[in-house]
Amino acid sequence: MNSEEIAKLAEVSRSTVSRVVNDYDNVPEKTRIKVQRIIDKFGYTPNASARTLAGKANDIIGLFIADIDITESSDQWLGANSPYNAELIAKVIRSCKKRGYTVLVNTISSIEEIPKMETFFRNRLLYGGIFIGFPYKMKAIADMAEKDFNISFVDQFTEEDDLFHKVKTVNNDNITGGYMATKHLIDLGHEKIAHFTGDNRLSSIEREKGYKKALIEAGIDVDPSLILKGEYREEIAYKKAKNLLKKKDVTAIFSGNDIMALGIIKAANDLGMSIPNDLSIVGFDHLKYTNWTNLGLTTVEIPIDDVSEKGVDQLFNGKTSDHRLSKPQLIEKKSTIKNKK
Amino acid sequence: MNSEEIAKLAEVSRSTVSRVVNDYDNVPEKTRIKVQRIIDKFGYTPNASARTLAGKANDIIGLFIADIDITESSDQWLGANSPYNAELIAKVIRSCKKRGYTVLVNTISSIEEIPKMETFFRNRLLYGGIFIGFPYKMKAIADMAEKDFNISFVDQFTEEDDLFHKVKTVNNDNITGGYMATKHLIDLGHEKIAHFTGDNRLSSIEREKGYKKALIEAGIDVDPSLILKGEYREEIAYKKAKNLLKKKDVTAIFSGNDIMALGIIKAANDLGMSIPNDLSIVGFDHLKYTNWTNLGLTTVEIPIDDVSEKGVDQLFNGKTSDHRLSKPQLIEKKSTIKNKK
DNA sequence: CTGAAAGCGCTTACAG
DNA sequence: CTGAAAGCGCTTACAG
Repeated sequence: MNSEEIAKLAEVSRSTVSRVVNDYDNVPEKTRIKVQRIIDKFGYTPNASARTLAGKANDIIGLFIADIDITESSDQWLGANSPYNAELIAKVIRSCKKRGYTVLVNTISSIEEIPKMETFFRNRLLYGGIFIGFPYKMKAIADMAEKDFNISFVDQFTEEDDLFHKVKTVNNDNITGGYMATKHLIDLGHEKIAHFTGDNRLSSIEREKGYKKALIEAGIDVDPSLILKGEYREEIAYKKAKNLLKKKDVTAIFSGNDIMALGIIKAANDLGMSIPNDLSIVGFDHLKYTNWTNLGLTTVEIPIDDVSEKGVDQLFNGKTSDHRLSKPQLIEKKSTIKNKK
Repeated sequence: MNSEEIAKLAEVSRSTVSRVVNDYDNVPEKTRIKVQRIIDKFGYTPNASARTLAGKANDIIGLFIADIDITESSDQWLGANSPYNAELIAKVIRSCKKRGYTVLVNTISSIEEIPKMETFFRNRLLYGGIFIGFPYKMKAIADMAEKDFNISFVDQFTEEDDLFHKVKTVNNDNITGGYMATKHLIDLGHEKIAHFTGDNRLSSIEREKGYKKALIEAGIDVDPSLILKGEYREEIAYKKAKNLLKKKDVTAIFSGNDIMALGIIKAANDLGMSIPNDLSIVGFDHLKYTNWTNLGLTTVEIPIDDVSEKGVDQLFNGKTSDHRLSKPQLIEKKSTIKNKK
């Protein structure tokens, strides 16, 4: 069943069928109804490839997720396989589905793959795309951003970047998030607060900024030896935490994400320390799966639904530059306690 | 850059360019190299929509995942959001990527959506599709299966079904899985073994069959009051387990999936029982995320990588009927113990 | 308001 | 082995 057959049955031209399908307004109500009735009766759906070739975009949103080789994240939690990304994919799918769109998921595992993604946009295979998880200030991403494709960049550009005002962005307020986590510990009387950073992504850089901001505001000196690169990975955090806890007298740790927090907790337990009595710890992300641990990790929540919804939503916004901010929230559970020392 | 420009530069016709792109063998080596060189030089990629319209399929695999309204699964763990499906999506993406294909993820939340998926195949938007998580013997799925599309059905058809020999299937050996879980408990001396079933999916039906088989083989009567519908959901299992453990004197439980096992454990803990001393429990799935609980749940592993790889792989197999079986494996941890009663 | 026709960029019989 | 041409099924100026 194609537009020609519909046209014949409705006794109009294919042009008119096309106008009805695309909801153009230069079709009188009477004609529209007549044609629509035939379309419904035969369950006609226009051929997507033909539409695309003729100039329309598909009802498909591309989701582009950075994978291991780029971010140096853990082998275990890479790409679509990380719990954060798994939740994100699900949410993006839901947001798209609401609008009648489906999601094409692409994991990017080497820098060379990025420019290849251009054809998706150039050939209108995608209505738009969402990029997430790429290192900050990466050239290949900047090149992409300059191309005027319909793309939403998540946690990729800040106001300080030249390209910011040329692109669509969704940012978590990670500075505030890092600040909240650290402030919470300071309020509990902690002063020797270590911080495990993530990798080369903006989120990591900003969480660290928030950490420093809170310390400085409270008049506590920032001690570089208490800032450790955890790469957002559980095992790395585990090893470094073990080392740290043996040597330094920290009473609290702000971990850049929940996964590292699990590693840190394991290290503390191995050293005979109990959480929160011997060590207070705050995570970041509020992964749903951490609820399964019975420890009750205090953490800063990132509203993944909100990020996804904003990212999808802004693709439907006509403006070439559009900026949205998601607000983090401190989720107090049981892994932090008043400093007793 | 389109095929015409490439043709001009290579001093051949568009036909020849097309033949080179599609790797046809009626092109002399010399011509092939000449054309390929131009293609590489300008990074030419054929327009996907044009190819599709002209008769080729896209390099896209569709993943069709049953969502809540159909399976009556939990609101919390629905569709792409369930940990099992999240892992699956990631694995399918990886298997496809290896072959140069990307994945279009579709969550199906009502039966009416299923026949609509036909256009994806009819218009060759997809090279093939994988269906997973749908209820057993569902009419809409059977209709789909009869259409000769390139589809892999996971845990959807058994040899007893008429359509089995017309379709491509990947099945977990869930009967054996259920048998292994139950046999393990029997070997530990348990006799009063309850079973929490899933929902209306084949996996649930088969795991229950395996449970019964092990009991019968050991000469233990199957007690219907010890078989409870948990719907694969944590909360339902939690409630029913609480009820069950108050009334019945069971010493062990085989839970149809890991998520229900978490609910059952919570119920047992609420009643002051400790695992495994007061109650042995075996789950099913071996979800990676359950490693985060410190309880060490003994479970039956489903090799999600293997299922995904087989499903993707069989789409590239020319035969219209192709069948693969994935083998489950008992993962012994710390949630089971010898029966002391 | 509406239709005939060109065009999107490929693939593939067909003819040579 | 190779090219000219038809055709895939739409959309969209264009003309009326």
